[in-house]
Amino acid sequence: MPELPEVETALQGLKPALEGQTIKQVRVHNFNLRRPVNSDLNVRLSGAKIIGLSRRAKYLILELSQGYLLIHLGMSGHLHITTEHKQRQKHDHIELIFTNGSVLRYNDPRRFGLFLWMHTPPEQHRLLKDSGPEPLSNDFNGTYLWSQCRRRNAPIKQAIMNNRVVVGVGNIYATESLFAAGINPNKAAKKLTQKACRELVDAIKSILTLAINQGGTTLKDFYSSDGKPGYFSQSLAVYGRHGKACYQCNQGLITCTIGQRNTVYCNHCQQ
DNA sequence: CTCAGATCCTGTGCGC
DNA sequence: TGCGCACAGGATCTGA
Repeated sequence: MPELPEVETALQGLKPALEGQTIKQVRVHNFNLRRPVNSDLNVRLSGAKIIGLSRRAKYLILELSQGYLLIHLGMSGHLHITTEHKQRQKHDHIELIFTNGSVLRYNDPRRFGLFLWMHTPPEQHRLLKDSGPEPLSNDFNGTYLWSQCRRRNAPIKQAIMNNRVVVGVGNIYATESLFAAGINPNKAAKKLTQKACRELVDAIKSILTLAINQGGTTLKDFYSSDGKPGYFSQSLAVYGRHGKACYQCNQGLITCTIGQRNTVYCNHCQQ
């Protein structure tokens, strides 16, 4: 379940392997992702050169000599560099075959991901144009979050998981950040003080940064081998620990559902 | 504009 | 041991 740190790690790992490559052929084995893969992907991409890789929210953007590829890993997506003679695995839905014999394979068991070709920059695409600021940018700060929270009656957890407010904060990191900031995830967003917003922003930034750094070490070789992502699980204070003792006060951690997502928190430490 | 709820999909892990 | 089922999750879409 790639969260932003995993996507960032994927980006760093893939960049040197992909930039400058020329696509010889594209094979699509299953077009049914979150949205249908372009039916003419092979025609569009054959002969195209990969100019650059970047990330916006949890999307990877490949700038090509002919248009752009917008890739989202959804819940269960992986990008994997291998060679042509290596046998295709179950759920390897898309293969980009390069002129030097290497292959990029997109594997996604649950097919919540996205693999879209477009001829204009994806940042302007409707999937991205209304996205909020990057969580690690200066645009995401306490003043901004407070302004976004003021009119919202929904729980604060839903606000920070809303991609129009801020991108890249998924369930795990929202849960962890709220614990770190000592804020009850059920609290109405509009009830947060400016100070609380500032502390929440700080918590989100430091937890994401830590996870990216750890991901960088744990996942270093992942995209060129068969390792398993071990995102940061040793560092989780509340996520997946419901019923267990809070590390701060020893009380049992509570679980509830917010916005159809499982949430864990400490009723004593998070007000 | 805000927000609740449905939806897509398959691997995992539980109870029986 | 095996079957059935609930669950997990990101993001979009619909309808109120």
